[in-house]
Amino acid sequence: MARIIKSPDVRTNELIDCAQRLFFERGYENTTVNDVIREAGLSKGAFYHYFASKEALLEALAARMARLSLDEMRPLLEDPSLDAVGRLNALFANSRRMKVDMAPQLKNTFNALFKPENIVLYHRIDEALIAVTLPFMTEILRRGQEEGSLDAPDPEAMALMLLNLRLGVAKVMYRALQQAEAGDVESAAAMLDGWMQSYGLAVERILKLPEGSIQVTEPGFARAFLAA
Amino acid sequence: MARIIKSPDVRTNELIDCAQRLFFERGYENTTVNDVIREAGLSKGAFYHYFASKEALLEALAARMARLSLDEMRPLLEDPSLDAVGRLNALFANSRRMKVDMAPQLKNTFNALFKPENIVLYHRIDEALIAVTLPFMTEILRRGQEEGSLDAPDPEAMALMLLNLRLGVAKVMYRALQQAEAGDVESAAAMLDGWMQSYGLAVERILKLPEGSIQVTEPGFARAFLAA
DNA sequence: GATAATAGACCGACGGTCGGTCTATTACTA
DNA sequence: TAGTAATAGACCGACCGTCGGTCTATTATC
Repeated sequence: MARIIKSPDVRTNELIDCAQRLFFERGYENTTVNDVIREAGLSKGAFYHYFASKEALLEALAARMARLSLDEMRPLLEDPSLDAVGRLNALFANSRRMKVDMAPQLKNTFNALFKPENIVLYHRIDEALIAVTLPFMTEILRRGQEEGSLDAPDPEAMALMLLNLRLGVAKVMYRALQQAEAGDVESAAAMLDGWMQSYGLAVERILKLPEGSIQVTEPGFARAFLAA
Repeated sequence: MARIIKSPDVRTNELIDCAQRLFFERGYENTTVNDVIREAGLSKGAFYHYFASKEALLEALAARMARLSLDEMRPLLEDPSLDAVGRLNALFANSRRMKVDMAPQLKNTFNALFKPENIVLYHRIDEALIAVTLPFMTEILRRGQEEGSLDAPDPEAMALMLLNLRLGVAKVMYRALQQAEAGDVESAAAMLDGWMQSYGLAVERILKLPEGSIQVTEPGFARAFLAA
């Protein structure tokens, strides 16, 4: 094969790009290192020059996704005009906006991430995401507790619990997607809406907020997402 | 090798036994089919006569664990003298009792289950456990809602959220175990106790129960578990 | 005699290794 | 300063060991 030399930075990112596409398309287990290097156009040796193992590539992908997601939400968290509840709502609104804007890719992602054979992929990404998100969520709750706008005696524990709940939402979203793909968009949307309302309710209750102060969903969101 | 014949039932269970021991000791990925059959004393052909794949063996292990756990809690759920909150507390008490009684094995299990390389093992078992537990939990909440002893507008959603929270407890329990193993039993116990109290608080709040009505932990439990 | 159970040689795919090549940059020399 | 030697490290691809899984032959059971 022709010898092509690129800067390590470019190569690394190209490899992660390929990994992202292939892992999400076929699943982590069903993607071989040979697939990746064929796609990225470099040799086995070169690949192992950059990554110690196939797992290390996955790790790097998870880390990059976590970093991007952090960049996405950092502004919200630094905005001084918001109180804790406002920040939480901003987070939800942001994730909602992203879900509708990027529905096609995101649907793809969810579909890939929750395939039974893709647990490893999912778990690594989730882990990285939680590691990056937890400190921020904790800080929000801590300040909220300080302000008195919510009640979280142990902010870190509560934050981790909120993040663990999010997993449930993702699972249900996947189920709704499957159902919608099977043609039953309306009832899938109804289920998803109902579930997200319950999620919002749970968040409010955990933080002892008045009902209605947290907006995880908005009218028509589920349908818009599923129909996109 | 000598030809040994056993009833399919015995063989199947022996294989699952071996799988359980080996998967938990070395992890799922690090256990080969050859390891299992060497340990169980049969041939490759015999193994694949009983299980279609290595994954199928894992599935069977998860199913067996779920079945056992179900048997464990069924009596509680059929006891007519308990109301919904009583049932929840009985569940917690039961899991607490089991944790202390079987601390050595359970510690082993947790340690194995949460090793990073064991995600697949963990996930399969968790999935099977949730599948088996969710209907029961849902039924408890539904009845509680009916009795008016708790507030769960969408019992299934709430039940799933409670089960997802449990995951967080397991993770923290693992962290505490690691810390305790490193010698720092006291502070590990303190952390675990604090966390379980937060967990109980979250459960109470989600179900709109008065504070103190849910007992997930009891004084000295964390230390007893970690020191056992 | 048919079927279920067992043995174990064998296969192909896969992750990973290894010896070595090629090139761009740096250090040295005249 | 031009020319050259030395070094680093990006890159190649044949090769290896392992592992999940298959296949055929053989043995027990009904």
